[in-house]
Order: sequence, then structure tokens, then C-alpha cells
Amino acid sequence: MGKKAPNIKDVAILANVSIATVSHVVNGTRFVSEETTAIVRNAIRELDYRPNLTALSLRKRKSKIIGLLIPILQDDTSNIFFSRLSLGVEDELKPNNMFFFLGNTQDDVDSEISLIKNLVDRQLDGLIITPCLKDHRFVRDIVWDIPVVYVDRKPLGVENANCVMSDSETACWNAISEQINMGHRKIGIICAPIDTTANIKERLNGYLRALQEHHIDINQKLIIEGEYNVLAGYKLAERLLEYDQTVTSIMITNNIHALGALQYIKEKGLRIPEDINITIFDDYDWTRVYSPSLTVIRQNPYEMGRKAVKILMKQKVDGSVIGKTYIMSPELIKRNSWCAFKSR
Amino acid sequence: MGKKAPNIKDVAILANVSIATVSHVVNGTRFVSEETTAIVRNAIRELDYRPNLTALSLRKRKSKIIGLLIPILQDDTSNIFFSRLSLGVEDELKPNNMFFFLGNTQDDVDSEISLIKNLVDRQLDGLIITPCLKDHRFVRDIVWDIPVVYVDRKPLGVENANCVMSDSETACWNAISEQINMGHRKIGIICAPIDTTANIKERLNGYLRALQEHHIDINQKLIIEGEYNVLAGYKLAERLLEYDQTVTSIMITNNIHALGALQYIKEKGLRIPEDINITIFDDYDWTRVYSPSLTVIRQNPYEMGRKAVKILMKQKVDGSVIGKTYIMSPELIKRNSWCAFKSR
DNA sequence: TTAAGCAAGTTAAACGATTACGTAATCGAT
DNA sequence: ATCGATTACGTAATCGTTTAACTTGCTTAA
Repeated sequence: MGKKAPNIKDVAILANVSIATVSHVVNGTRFVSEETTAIVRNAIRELDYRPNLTALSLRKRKSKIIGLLIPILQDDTSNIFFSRLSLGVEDELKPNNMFFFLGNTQDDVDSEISLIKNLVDRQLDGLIITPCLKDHRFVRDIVWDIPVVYVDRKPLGVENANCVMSDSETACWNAISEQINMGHRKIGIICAPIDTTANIKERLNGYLRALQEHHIDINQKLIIEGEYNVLAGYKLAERLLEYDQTVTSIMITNNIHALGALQYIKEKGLRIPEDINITIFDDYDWTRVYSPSLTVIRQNPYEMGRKAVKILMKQKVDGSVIGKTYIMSPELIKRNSWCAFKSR
Repeated sequence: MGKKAPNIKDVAILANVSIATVSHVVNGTRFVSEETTAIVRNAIRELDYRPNLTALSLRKRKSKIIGLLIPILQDDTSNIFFSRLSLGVEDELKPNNMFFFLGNTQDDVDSEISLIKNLVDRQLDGLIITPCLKDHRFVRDIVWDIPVVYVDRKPLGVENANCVMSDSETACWNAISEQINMGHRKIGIICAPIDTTANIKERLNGYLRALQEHHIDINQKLIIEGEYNVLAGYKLAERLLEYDQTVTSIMITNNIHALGALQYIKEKGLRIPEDINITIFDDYDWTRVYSPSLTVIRQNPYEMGRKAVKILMKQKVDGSVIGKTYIMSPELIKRNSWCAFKSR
């Protein structure tokens, strides 16, 4: 126990060369004779020397690390979106042999700022952020010239930053439109608080647009909004169905609310889909196994993660950032929680 | 764009003092006159100076970061266990104002080693590891004197490292025993590959012990083991129930297999719990909403994470590590997937 | 013979902080 | 007037690397 890690100097002494030579052997940055190379290699092996990455970061002013900031709430810790996003980021990073630093802002503005600062101050090579703070104008002054890519949400004041987004509006519009075509008229929607950075508004807009296009009056009472946890989901479904028992379809714009809402629907004895159609955002594994299996809108966070890294890498190389937004299209996965409207 | 971040020297120049004085003002490590302090503070504010944490890590030989290594597989990206574990780690770290570096080994031995090395080489202050590599003897030579705490799994060769574990054996034993007392005799168990570091064996042992204690013959054909993904879960349930239709209870030792197995049971038309009891490891949200709600064994990964950090902090302070293993007891949450045995 | 050229290293200055040690100015006591 | 203590700060070494600039000893061409 307790022996110190060897450094380049230890290697140099053992090999009886200068530290510069060791460095050049390690990095192949200059010709070193075969003989010397062999001696240095041996010394490295003998001591089990590995370069100190902190010193390297300091000297090179880059760290081979990027930061990934995500906003997972307490009640949402098995969030599939950000898990898969991380996986995408990781997989794309690996070939560049870089790592990432995961920071969870827990959707808290102060955490977000302090995390960004902390990461920047560790000389990160880039940042991928799903922001909770709406206004990111100040961020430019914090991150200096570190490339930043926004994912899933686009805050204010970063018009010339690159983004990777999911087109939830169209996805939602599409799901609602299809149901209208299947005869449904009274369609409710359950949302997390709309006044956040999260793209709830887009989903709601998709809903509204679909109704308008089909000349269906919008009833504000069928638009239900509330806290982001399972119990709230239950209550929101209750509020919706107490108000109007004849709703024949509900779009639940997140998985957490879905869990609560389904509980209420089950207790209430409503049959899915005969009495009510259900559509859920995000294709969690369980939605397939549920009885009946649930129609979902599947985003592609994995690819979004990969894309974000690709953009970051490109930004690092050519430096030029031109506020482009890359859009991924979610997929509608139709399962057994949908059926055509039958009057009752 | 592209201005460089200011450093301590910039501040010193602006304030017309030495960098030592700036450092002392920042850290309060020496008396500095009120006047000078004010001047320095102003300069800091004006430049928006924040110390470079890389330089700081290098100099102080510590980073205020710990590493958390977890083994999440592709098919398991919404894993609640490790999500909550991370959350526990994070929450416990915050008051110490430290951060963590999350590394996913994806249950791959090579990734595990390279991640450990990478983290160590960044002067991490500690490591919390859920290992996939069985033999960690070599780790001592890699991490030098950085404190390590193992969570959820204990590899070989680290007898004097601290651990935080979940007592799955007792939990499993308890669940099986209760069902035996409820009249069940033919009880199957579905496991992920037993030959891993993951504590599948403990769960199986709990199962075996319960049967033995009640003098029930052990039928190897009721012990089903297979790959760790949803489809495999389906196939494993199929194998079990094709072999013996009269099994009245299945213990599914992980959530992923459960999803597949439930699918099979549903398709097969078996009723839960009338035809078959179901018990699942890990209390995912959806198990409550499922029809019927599922009896689960709930571990406490959140507290395990917090505990691991506490141990790490203590280790950092007193340095003495005495291979203690802290054990958390999972909880049996009885829901509607259980009923007493009725002969059919 | 000698200067230029080359091969293969070495030396030392960064990177941005902390901190042991040194020092100039002031004051009180003798 | 001089010494010693004290106050308030500066100088420079250090952490472990990279890398520009320099050195040393040969070879070779004029």
C-alpha cells in the first residue's frame, strides 16, 4: 500500500535518459533510436508508468473529456431517454478515445450553472447540455471558447450554437391526427408543467394543430397540466375524466404521468382501448408488456447522443459554429391501446 | 469570441500584487490587509476569474472528484438500480462539494480496466466500483493509494477493501419461504447467467436454502438460466413452463427477464396469481401499475450509494481500511401477483 | 583543415495554481 | 541608535507533462 504512482522523471532516471526522451518515446513525437526506445520501454514496463492525465490536461489545455449535462428528476431516475442518450454519447466517444463526465442538474438552475462552471474549469473539451435554465446568454461568458451542443431543448440566447432536437410536435400532431381519422373527437392531453425548458409546449402544439386542422373545437378543460411525478399522473387523469367521462382518447406526454394515469384508469374500471385510447411518449420496455400493449411515440435518444458528439467533434476541428439545428423524427409505434371510435 | 479564460496572473497584474497574494485572498490562507483584499476582489470580479481546477488538482494531488463505475448493459439502459445508486452518490457528495465521474463499463472487463486506469490517472480522490471483473487483485497495483469501495458485488482479492452489499440471499430465501408456507411446492426460478460477478448466485442460494429447509426436493429443471435480455426472458419462461405446466410460482431474479417472462405468461393465457405466482427483483415503477400489481423485492440502491460515499470519505480521512462489508436488507413488497396455493 | 549538416539527445520554459521561505517597512524597547 | 519582533506581502520551487531551443559528437564536402 501507499507507494506513489511513478512519474516521467522516475522513468527517465531508471532509463538514464532525459524526461524529454521519455515523452517522445511515449508519444512518438520525434525519432528516438531503437536502442534508447527499447531501454525506455523497459523502464516504463518495469515501473508500470502511465502519464498523469491531470498534468497533461494542464499542459495541453485539453482533457479528452467532454461534459454531458442532463436534468433527471428524483422521480424519474429510470429515465430511458437520458440513459440512452448517455449510451449514444459514450459509444460515439469511444472511437475518439475520449471520456465523458456526466453531470445531473436534476433540473435545477443553480446546479446547472455550478456544474457548467465546474466542468469548464476542468478544461473540458466540449459540453453537451440539456438545459433547464431558459436563458443561456450568460453561458458564452462562462465557457469561453469551449464548444457546446444543446440536446433535446434549446434555450434562449444561443442562436448560433448547434442543437440536436426531436420533433415532438410533428410526432404528437401525427398521433392525434391519426386518431381523429379513426373517429375520435374528444381527445385529452396530459402534460408536465408547460412553463419549463422541456419541450412540452411543442407536444401540446402538435395536439392543438391537429385539432385545428380537423376543425375540432379546442376545449381547455381537456388540456391537463401538473407536477411531474407518478401520483400527479393519477390525479391529472382523475381531473380529466371527472370533468368529462366521454373522452375517448388520452395523449400522455411523458412516461411518469402515464404510470399514474394508467393506475387511475384501471381503478376506474375503464377498458383500454374499448373505452379509451392511450398514447404515451417514450417507448419504455414495460409499455410492450402492459395489458394491453401501449401505443407509444418512440424518440431516438441514442442517435441524438451520437449526433451531438459528432457535431462537437466537428466543431472542435473547424471551429466554425453556425447555429444549425439537427432534427430527429420520433416514430409512432402502434400497439393495442388504440382502436377506432365506436359510439357508446 | 474566443477570449481566453483569465488566470491568477491576470488578476495579480490587474490588482498590482503578487499571485501569492491573490491565492491567499481566494483561499483565505493568510492574512491580507483589508485594502489589498478589496482590490484583489475587485480584480477577480472584473475579470470573472475562477481558478483552473486542473492546475489545482495537479498541485494539490487531489481533484475533489470520485469515480463511479457501473456495469449497465445495452438492454438495460433504464436500470433503476444504478440510477438510484448514482443519485445516492451524488446527493451524498454534494455537501462535501465534490463531484463524480460516471463511467459505464457495460459489464465489459476491458472497459472496466481501462476506465479504472483512466480515472486513477486523473488523480481521482476515490473510486466506487460495481465490478464485472471477478478478480480485482491487480487493482491494488493500478490505483496506488486511492480509496476504493465496492458496491453490490465483491470481487476476489480485495478482502481488505470496504463493501456495500444488498443481502439478496436472505431476501430471496424469505420470499420463497413465505410462498412455501402459502402452500406452494413447485417453484421455479429464472436467473441471468450465474457465472458472473453479479450476485445471481446469492439469489439462487436463497431459493435453494428455502426449499431445503422445507424438505422440498430440488428439481434442476425448475432452475432456469439464460442470457440477460427481454427476449431471453420470454424463452426462459417458455422453457420452464413447457417442462412443467404445474409450476405455481416463479421467482424472476431480474427485471429484464421479468418483462419477457410476463409476455410469455400473458400469451400462454396463464392467470396471475390464480395459475401462477410471480415475484420479481427490483421495484420498478411499472410493477405497481401492471395488472395485477407485482410482488417485488425492493433493494435500496439510493442508500447504498450514500453509504459508499460516506465510507469513502471516512477512508480518506483516517486512511485505515479494514475490509468491512456493510449489508443492506432488501424489502419484500407484497402485491397482487401472489396468492395461496389452490390445487387445480 | 574546417565549416556545414545531421543524428540523437538534453535543457529549460511553459501550463496555472499552492506554499515554504524570504524580506522590507514599521514600531517599541533598550 | 540599534535590535528584535511584527506586519504584510513577494519570490521561487513545486506538481507532471510537452516542446521549442540548444548541445554534442560525427560525417562529409570544399
